[in-house]
Amino acid sequence: MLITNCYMPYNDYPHPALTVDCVVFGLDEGDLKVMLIQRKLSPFKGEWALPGGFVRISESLEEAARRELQEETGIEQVFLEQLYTFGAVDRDPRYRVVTVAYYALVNLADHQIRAATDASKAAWCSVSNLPPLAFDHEQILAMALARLKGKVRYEPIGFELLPQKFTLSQLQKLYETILGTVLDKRNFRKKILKMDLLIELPEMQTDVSHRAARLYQFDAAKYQKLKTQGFNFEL
Amino acid sequence: MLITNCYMPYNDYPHPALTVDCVVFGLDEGDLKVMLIQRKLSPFKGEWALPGGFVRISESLEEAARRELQEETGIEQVFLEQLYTFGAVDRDPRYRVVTVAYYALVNLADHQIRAATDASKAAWCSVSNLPPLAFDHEQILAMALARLKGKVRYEPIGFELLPQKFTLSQLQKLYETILGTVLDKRNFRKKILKMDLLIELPEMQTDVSHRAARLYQFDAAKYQKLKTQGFNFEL
DNA sequence: TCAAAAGTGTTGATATTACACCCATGC
DNA sequence: GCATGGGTGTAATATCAACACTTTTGA
Repeated sequence: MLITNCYMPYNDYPHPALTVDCVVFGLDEGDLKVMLIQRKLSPFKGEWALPGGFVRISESLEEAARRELQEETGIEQVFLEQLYTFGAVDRDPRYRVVTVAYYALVNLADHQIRAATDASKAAWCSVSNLPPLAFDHEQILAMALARLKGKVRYEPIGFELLPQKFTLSQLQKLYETILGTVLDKRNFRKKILKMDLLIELPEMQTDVSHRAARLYQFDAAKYQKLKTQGFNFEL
Repeated sequence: MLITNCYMPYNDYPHPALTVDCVVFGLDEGDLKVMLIQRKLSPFKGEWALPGGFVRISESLEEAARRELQEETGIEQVFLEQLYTFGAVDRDPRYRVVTVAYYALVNLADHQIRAATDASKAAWCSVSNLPPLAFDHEQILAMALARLKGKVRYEPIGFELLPQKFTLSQLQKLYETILGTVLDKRNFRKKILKMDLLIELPEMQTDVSHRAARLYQFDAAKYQKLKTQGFNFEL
């Protein structure tokens, strides 16, 4: 491994480069997808990787993550949370690079992605059928999946993957997809409605070839208020 | 803020320096403590801070955290887990520094700390009575506390804070201290013993001026095995 | 009229809470 | 003998899991 020397006046040691990488999840019916880009540059040229890039000197880590996401995939204004920082010495074959990984949840319907300027191609890819990924991105993705599975049960983040108005069946399917289980319809509805965090809309599904379902929307304001009073979301 | 320029051959932008910081928790009877060092150098010279320092080019992040902990406080071989990476642009008054924070759990009885070579002073400090801290270390500590509170309930990490052999009352007090609640003795014992993760030792407490309590020890191997079968620790 | 998904309650099993007294030991 | 913490069970309540049929709609 090549060690690139970079001495800073305040530190006698050369120090690592710093990047951010994003694991962007989207839900397409019963299929959990992740956004990948095909690398235009060496190393791993032509291979699939997570969107990401170098952290600039005067932007925060989250700003860097949002900027890269915007530049490489056109995605903006999404739920974004820090996942973990990966710092194995040889994770980049060129030189020492530490990466701060984020994960994002987007509503697929609202986010048509574009193959953006400086990445050759961006695409949604089913997590159950992934190509080999560059660097340690498979490890990052695995951790993001584990985090999503764990967190979706005790924080109402799943709603970020749905359109603003959704049916209870869509919500149930979301949990079934992410958790990899089958849930009982009656018990699921009882539990989720008892929390009293869903606003029942005076609207029904349209354009379906069967009985139209009631639409609901998540009451984020109410959740914030209840949380301060010690309430815990739990599926 | 001074922006220190450091151009690397592979990146047109100057990039941040990288440090690690450690929040080390210890339990002293009913008092949760954290390890602080008094800074020998500017900035914040003389003020209290978390142990930490620069990441070297050929050590991983966790290696850096363990090395700094050893150098500054003499602590070795402890439970250590990554907490969060803090990257606000102005978190260091000198120049851009991103820090990867870790938290550690140690058994106070076994870890007599020393004021080590390159930090002027190291001390255990009660989390309920903290001095002002350097940099954004109060924020880091607050997040570590929140993580500890959250995690102790669904992972058996609390045992890291106790000696290998402990009484059920010690364990109960640990949870009461960390969670800030009072627990019912009979219900607590029922629940923890039902998990069948404690080995009842043929030994009792000694040197107490009342009835001696049974000693137990956590069965880590059994926990690992059960975990693979889908078991979840939950207090 | 058929297919497809929406919507709806009850019951038995399990888990959780609340609660008080006797026991062993050292001083 | 008294102060200190160790150790134990039961009953009421709340939560969870299992389970099947009727309704609505469009094709």
